[in-house]
Amino acid sequence: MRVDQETDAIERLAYAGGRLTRARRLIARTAAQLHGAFTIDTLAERVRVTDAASGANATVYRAVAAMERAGFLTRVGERGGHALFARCSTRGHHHHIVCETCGRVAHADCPLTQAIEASNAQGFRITRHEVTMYGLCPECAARTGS
Amino acid sequence: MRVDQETDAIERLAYAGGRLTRARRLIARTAAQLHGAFTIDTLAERVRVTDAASGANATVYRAVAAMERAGFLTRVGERGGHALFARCSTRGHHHHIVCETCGRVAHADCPLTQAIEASNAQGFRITRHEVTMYGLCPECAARTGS
DNA sequence: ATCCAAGTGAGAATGATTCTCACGTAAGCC
DNA sequence: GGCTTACGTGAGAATCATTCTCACTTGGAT
Repeated sequence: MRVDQETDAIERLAYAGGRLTRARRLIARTAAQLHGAFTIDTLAERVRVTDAASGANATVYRAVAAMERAGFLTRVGERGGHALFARCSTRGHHHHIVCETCGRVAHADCPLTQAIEASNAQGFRITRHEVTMYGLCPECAARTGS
Repeated sequence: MRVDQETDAIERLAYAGGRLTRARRLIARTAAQLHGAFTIDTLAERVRVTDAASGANATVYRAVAAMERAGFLTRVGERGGHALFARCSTRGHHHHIVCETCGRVAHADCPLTQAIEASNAQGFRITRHEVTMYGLCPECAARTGS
């Protein structure tokens, strides 16, 4: 089977040196097609539509973990108890805005520089922080009415 | 059994009109004694130390949910897959800084006003956000060395 | 072409949280 | 002080996302 060069590049990128198996190729391709944030079970369902044999939950979970390690996917929040992932290879520290309706994802600069300084002033040493904003993307906001 | 007035007031406050049962009294009293953030199973263990019959997990989960509804406790983050709660009746929108070592909790003003405005400028309508900072409180930072 | 470590898949296990259901008991009412 | 009943309790089962196990398969280096 000949593989389209761009697709092949995406698949290789997704696993950063890991093995490219039939399942992993399909999972990466499917993840790249999904626009915005998705849950792992949504991804697994889509994979199974194309190839029922390659969508075992455990395999998709492992592939997503590998793609996260490779910096191809990022955990961008959660919805209804399911972790949300999105393709994000943007470098540098930043945060995500997730549309609650359609899952579209936008980037936001880190607003905490000052907050961390203020905390340091209180004697705290901040080592880690989490910021996620949820809302409506421009399209969904327009659809919902002003 | 006579009940200390302040303790009684705390217990009543914790459930905001809900029933005051033996188990609920003990759970509220125990939660009030824990300094900083705690997980529900830690709270349940402490409760069982005082009264083995009043510390059923389900009961503690329900009591915590009730105290959260009443605004007596707040979910302030998570640690190792367990939700972290802390006593917090501070009014007004704010966020929490949780010491990763001892669980001490401090408050932080919301640093997102500007970020939300920036997002609105992108056309997003932010409806909800989560901010948690983790780190070391002054004491734990000192103990760990500079 | 061969080899073997990495990957796969089916299903079991894990583990926090929630639910069920029979029983107990606060608290309003007399 | 008793009566009533809706709310709370407790033991254990259920739920459900995620991870693990283990025998089998396969990519890809040599």
